[in-house]
Amino acid sequence: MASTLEVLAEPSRRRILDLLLSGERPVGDLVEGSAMSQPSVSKHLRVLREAGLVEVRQDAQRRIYRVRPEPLRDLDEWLAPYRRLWASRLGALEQHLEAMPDDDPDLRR
Amino acid sequence: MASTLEVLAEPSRRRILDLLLSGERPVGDLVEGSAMSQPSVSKHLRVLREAGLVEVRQDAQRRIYRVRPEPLRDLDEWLAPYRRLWASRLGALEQHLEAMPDDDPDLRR
DNA sequence: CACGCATATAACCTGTCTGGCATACTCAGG
DNA sequence: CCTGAGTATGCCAGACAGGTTATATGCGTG
Repeated sequence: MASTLEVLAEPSRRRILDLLLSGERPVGDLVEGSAMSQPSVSKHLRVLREAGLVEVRQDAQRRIYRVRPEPLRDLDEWLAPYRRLWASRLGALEQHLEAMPDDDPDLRR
Repeated sequence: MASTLEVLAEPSRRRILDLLLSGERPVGDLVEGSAMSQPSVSKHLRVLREAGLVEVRQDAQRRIYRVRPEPLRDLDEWLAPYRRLWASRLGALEQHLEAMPDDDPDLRR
C-alpha cells in the first residue's frame, strides 16, 4: 500500500478529496466534478480507500464516499518539527535584513 | 516544477529533509546519512531546491544545504480544512458508540 | 597551472503509474 | 429472470521517475 504522501501526490486524488470536503458524495458526482472517466475515478478511490483516506457506504447500487481524515493527522505530526522551523525563522529574518531575493511566487500547494 | 506534495512523496527526499532538520549539512553528510549514491542525492537536492524546500550556500568546494520551510506552510494550510474534520469527528465518535472496527495500525506517514 | 576533492550533470535502463476502453459485477424494479 | 443504472476491474499503451555509471564542472592548494 502507498504512503499517505504518495497517495496525496496525485492531483486528481487531491481533487477528489477536496470534493469530498463538502460532504459525502456518490461516485457519479465525483466523476462530474473531476472531469475524468468513471473508471479512473474508481481507481483513485480505491487507492484512497486503501490508504484509509476515504471510506464507502453502500446505497442501493450507489457507493457513497466520504473523507476519513485520520491519516492526515500523521502528516500533521510529521510536519510538526518543520513548523517550529518556520516559526523561529520569522525571528531570523530580522538578521537577514532585506537582502534576500523574493520567494518564488510559483509555488504550488 | 513539481508540487510540494509530489516532492515530499519520495521517501529519499523526506529522509534528506529529516537529516537537514538538525541543521545545515554539506552534500557528503547527506550521502552518508541516506545510504544512496552521491549522484542520486544531488538529483534529489535539485528537486528539493526547485521546490523551494531547501537552499544552498557555497563553502569552497562544498555546498551546504539547509531546510527552507516556507512551502510546508502552504501544505499546512491545505491541511487546515481536514484538520477541522478530524476535530469534529472526535465528537461524532460518541454517536458511533464502539461499533467501529479498529483503525488499520499499518498506516504509514 | 596541474591536481584532487566535492558536487553536479548526462546518458541510459527499468519499473511503476495513470489514463482509456472494454467488460464484469451488483442491485432494484418490473 | 431480465434489464438498466451505477460502479469496479482487466488489460494495454504511453509517460515519467529513480537508480546507476561515467563524466563534467568549480574551487583551493602546492
